[in-house]
Amino acid sequence: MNKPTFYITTPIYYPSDNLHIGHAYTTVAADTLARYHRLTGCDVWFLTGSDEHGQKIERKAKAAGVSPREYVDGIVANFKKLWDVLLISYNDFIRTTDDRHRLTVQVIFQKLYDQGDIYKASYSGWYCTPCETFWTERQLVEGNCPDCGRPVEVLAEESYFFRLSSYADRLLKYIEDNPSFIQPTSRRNEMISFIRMGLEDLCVSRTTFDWGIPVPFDPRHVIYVWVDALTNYISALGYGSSDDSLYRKYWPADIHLVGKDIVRFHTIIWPIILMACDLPLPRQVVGHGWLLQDSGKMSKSRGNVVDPLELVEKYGVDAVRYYLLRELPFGADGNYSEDALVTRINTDLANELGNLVARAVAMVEKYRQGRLNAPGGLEGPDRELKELAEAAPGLVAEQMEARSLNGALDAIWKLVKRANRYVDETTPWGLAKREEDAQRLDTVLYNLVESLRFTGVLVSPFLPLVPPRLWPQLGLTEQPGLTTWESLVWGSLPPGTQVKRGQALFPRIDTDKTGREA
RNA sequence: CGCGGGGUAGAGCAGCUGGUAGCUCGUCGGGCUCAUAACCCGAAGGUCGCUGGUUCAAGUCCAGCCCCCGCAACCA
Repeated sequence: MNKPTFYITTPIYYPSDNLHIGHAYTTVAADTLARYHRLTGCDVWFLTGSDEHGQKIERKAKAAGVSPREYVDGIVANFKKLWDVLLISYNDFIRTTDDRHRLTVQVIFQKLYDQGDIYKASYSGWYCTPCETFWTERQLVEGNCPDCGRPVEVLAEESYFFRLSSYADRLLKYIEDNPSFIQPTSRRNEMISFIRMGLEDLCVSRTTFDWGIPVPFDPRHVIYVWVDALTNYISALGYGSSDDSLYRKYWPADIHLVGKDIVRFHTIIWPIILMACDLPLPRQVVGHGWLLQDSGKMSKSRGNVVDPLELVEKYGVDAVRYYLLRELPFGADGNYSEDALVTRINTDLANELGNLVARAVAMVEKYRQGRLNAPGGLEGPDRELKELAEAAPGLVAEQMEARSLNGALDAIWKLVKRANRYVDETTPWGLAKREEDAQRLDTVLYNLVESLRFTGVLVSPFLPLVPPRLWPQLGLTEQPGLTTWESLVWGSLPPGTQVKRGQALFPRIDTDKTGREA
């Protein structure tokens, strides 16, 4: 039995500081896609990691009085802690300081050099001597160094260049021939226009600092961080090493999920590196939007950074995951506010889903001692509920295929809302009063719980803590066969199933108490 | 004239090929009582950025203008 493979990656994050809610979004989204594909039968490989080289790290470490390695070790530990807290189900964590990574990067750099795609030339740019940094013209602030404000001078140094220019036409054709390669379309258009303006060869080595991977044939130079970083997607699979079985199994990646700010690196530099190495290109690069606050990007300097760890502590993992996934529409920016988060949790999770479970289970206990009896014939509302439930997996699949996680949640919540309405339409409490309606009551309760079973399965990639808390209430803990994607066939729930009330799935957040103490 | 996206009820958003302007939250009113003061139903609330044009008919097409936001590489 060969399952189809599915390889998904997040960017490797830069450990100059701890992560914020935006990084959490990317990783939670990738995790949800990974979990969804596992659920639907794929052999998934999910990679995340850290991009640890570069001048900024070297400086931060110096300022902290520790070695770069010591500095990043501390922050990377925080990364992993955050991923644990958010229940990120990654298969591997690559660090660009890993030996396995350095090996692959050097193999590739050497190969590109040997075949003439990397050549030595002179790089000239605006250089700030005190800061030991080159700047582009755009980066300069009134002609001065953007860091220290002092004047810059034109300086030339010997560097290695990568022949991006000679692959521009091939890349453009590839992008044009493969409309789904870059998503969303707006990003794709940006990249097409960027390439059409002409690609210049890229300077891929640095001599102004040491914290990086040495150029194998000229160790005075370190390899440009983006060439270093992008290679993680295959170094983690063992490409170029003595054991490249993972590479052979999973490459090319199905999705590189990235923020919109780094789409360019992933859709121009990376594909060209791969083309030059004669390797297959990733199937898709998805550039998601940002969570904006006060219509601006979150950043340290604006003082509006939101710490995801604090949020999780305050509201719970599933609540934070839900909010992130629901609030960012595919391909566009979303707005972050803690008020909106609380509202979202209270209405969608507590009122609609959590309360639905509570009322359904409570009625089965109250009217049938917790036992579900076989349903009878279906009436109008029954059919509507059933049809909606049966359609839901397909709708979710469609949205996931389009990488629209919020769309998928929307589809699931249509079912949740329908089930709540179903209760009001069928009034089980009324049926319970009349002996002649006993069969009807059985039918209604059965359908209700069956719709919850569907909901629980569908929601599991998004909210990993729901299944372990929902299945015991629905009496499905010992029935793993009834909580799989394949089990989503209406009527699979066996009569005689015992439900049992448990704790509220999502307790309401008291807005008075939560208030504004922060 | 660099390329692209957007300006729609208090807030956040849908509105593809033109024909009574929708959704979520919030507000107001009603219903129900199984439930986490939850659920269900209904109502109020919009000159659809501005100005012209095409059309029997335009958020929806065309032109011009105003505002906001991305991209414009070698910091990551």
